Amino acid sequence: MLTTRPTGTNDFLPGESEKWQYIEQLCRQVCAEYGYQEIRLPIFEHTEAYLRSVGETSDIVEKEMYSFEDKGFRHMTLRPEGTAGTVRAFLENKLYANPQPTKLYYIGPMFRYDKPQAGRYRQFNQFGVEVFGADHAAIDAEVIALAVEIFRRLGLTGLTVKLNTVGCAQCRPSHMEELKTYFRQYEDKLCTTCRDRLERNPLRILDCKEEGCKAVAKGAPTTIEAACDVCSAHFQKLQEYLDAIGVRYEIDTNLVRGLDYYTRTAFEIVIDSVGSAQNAIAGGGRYNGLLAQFGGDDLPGIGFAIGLERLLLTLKEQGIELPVGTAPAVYIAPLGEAAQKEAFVLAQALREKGIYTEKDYLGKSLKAQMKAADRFQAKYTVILGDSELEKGVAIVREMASGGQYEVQLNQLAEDLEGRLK
RNA sequence: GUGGAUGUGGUGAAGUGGCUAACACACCGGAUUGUGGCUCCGGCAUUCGUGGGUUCGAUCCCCAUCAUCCACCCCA
Repeated sequence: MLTTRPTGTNDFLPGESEKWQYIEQLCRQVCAEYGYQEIRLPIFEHTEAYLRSVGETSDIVEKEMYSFEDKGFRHMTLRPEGTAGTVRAFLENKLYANPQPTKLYYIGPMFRYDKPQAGRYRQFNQFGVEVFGADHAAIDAEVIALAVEIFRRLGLTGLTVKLNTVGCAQCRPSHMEELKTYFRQYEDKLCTTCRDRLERNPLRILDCKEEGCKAVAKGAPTTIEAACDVCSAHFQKLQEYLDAIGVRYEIDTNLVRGLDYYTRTAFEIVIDSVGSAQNAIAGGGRYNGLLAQFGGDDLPGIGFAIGLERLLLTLKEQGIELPVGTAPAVYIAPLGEAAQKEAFVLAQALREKGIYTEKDYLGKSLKAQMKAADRFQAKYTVILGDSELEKGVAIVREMASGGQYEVQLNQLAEDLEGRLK
C-alpha cells in the first residue's frame, strides 16, 4: 500500500524522463520560432472556472473532475484541461492591455478521473497553445501548423488533421433546433446515451460511435451546412491558408469537440496506430465568446493541446528513438581512502569545467570500477591508487583504445579538458 | 461507470495439490597479487499481489480484496 502509486498515475524514471525533456524542449523551441510565450499556471482552480467553460453537460464536468473543498470551504478542482486557467489568467492579469494578439503556451499535468487504459491516465501531461485577440483565420491555420510542425520534427508519420466548423452564437441555436427536429424522427434508433443527448446537446450525437447512431447521423444537417455566412467564410479562408502552406487536412463533418466552449473551427489530429484506441493525439479549436463568459471583454480565442503520453506512445510504436542521456566524459577510479578524497577534489575540478564526471562511491575494487566505467561508456578513466599518489600522478586510460598514460595530478584537469575539446 | 484478461525474484518468464520454486537477462563477487567489454565459476524468491477458506498439505482449487493491462465510453 505504501509502495503503490495512485491508479492512473505514472512514474517516469531515468531513461524515460530524458525523453520528456527532449519533447518539452522541442515544444519550447517551436513555440519560440512561432512567437508563443510560456505561461505557468496553478494546478488547481476554482471549480466554477470549469463548470462555466468546459460545460456542465460535458463528461469532464459530469464525472471526471478531481474536485475538493479546501479548508476555507472553497470548491477547487485539479485542472482537467488548460484553456480555462489560461483564460482566467489572461483576464486577471489584464494581458488584454498589451498589444494583441497574445500567443501563449503551457506544458504540464492535467487530471481527469477516467478509467485508465493505453494512452489514457488520470494524471497526464499536455502541451497546449492559446491565442487571444485574433479572429482572422490565419491564426487558426498557424495554430494547426504549429502542432503539425512539432510532429513533423519528431518524424511522425500517418497523421491526419481532421477539420470542422461547429457554429457560433449566430448559427448554433438554429442548428441545434434543426438537429433536435431531425433526430426526434429517429429517436428509437439512437442509443440510450444519445437519446439523453437529444435535448441537452444534440451536437454530440454526430460524434457517437454506435452503428445505429452513425447511420442516423449521416442524414443529419451538418454544422457546415448550417453555418452562417461569417462562419462559412472563416472556414473557407482557413482552408485556403492551410492549402497555402501545404498542411493537409480532411474535413470531418462529424467532428464535434467534447468541450462546450468551441465555436467555428474545431480540429483534431489523429494517428493511425494499431496499439491504442486513443488515436487523437491533439485537439483544439476556436472559442470566441469564452472570455466574455469569464466576465471579460469579448475577445476571440483559439487553442489546442497535445497529449504527451500519447505522443510518447506513438513515437514508440513508430520506432522513433529519442535521446536518452549522455555518457560521462571521465570516470574516476580511486583505490583507498586517501585516493578517494583526491578523486573527490578532482571530480569537482572537472565538473567546474563543465565536464561530466562520474566516480566510485562504494570503495569497489579496481576491476569493479573498470566495469562500471565501461558500463557508463566513459571516454576516459582516471586511475588513482597509492603508488600514483606517492608520485603525484594519475593514470589516464582511454577506454576505446585501451591506451593509458600518466599525468601530473596538478595538470590533470587541464589535460583532460584539452583532450575532450 | 460497464465488460474482459492477468498478477511467480530487478526484468522476461517455466512450473506442479506434497521433498531445498526451473531457466535466461540484469545485478553483486571471484578466476595469483591494482585495470573494462569475451569466457568460466559462485551468490541473489524462508516464497509465488494481499486476506480468508477447502485440504493431512496449496504458488497451483474456491471466495474476497487490491493492483495492472485491454476494450466500451470519453478525450489529449
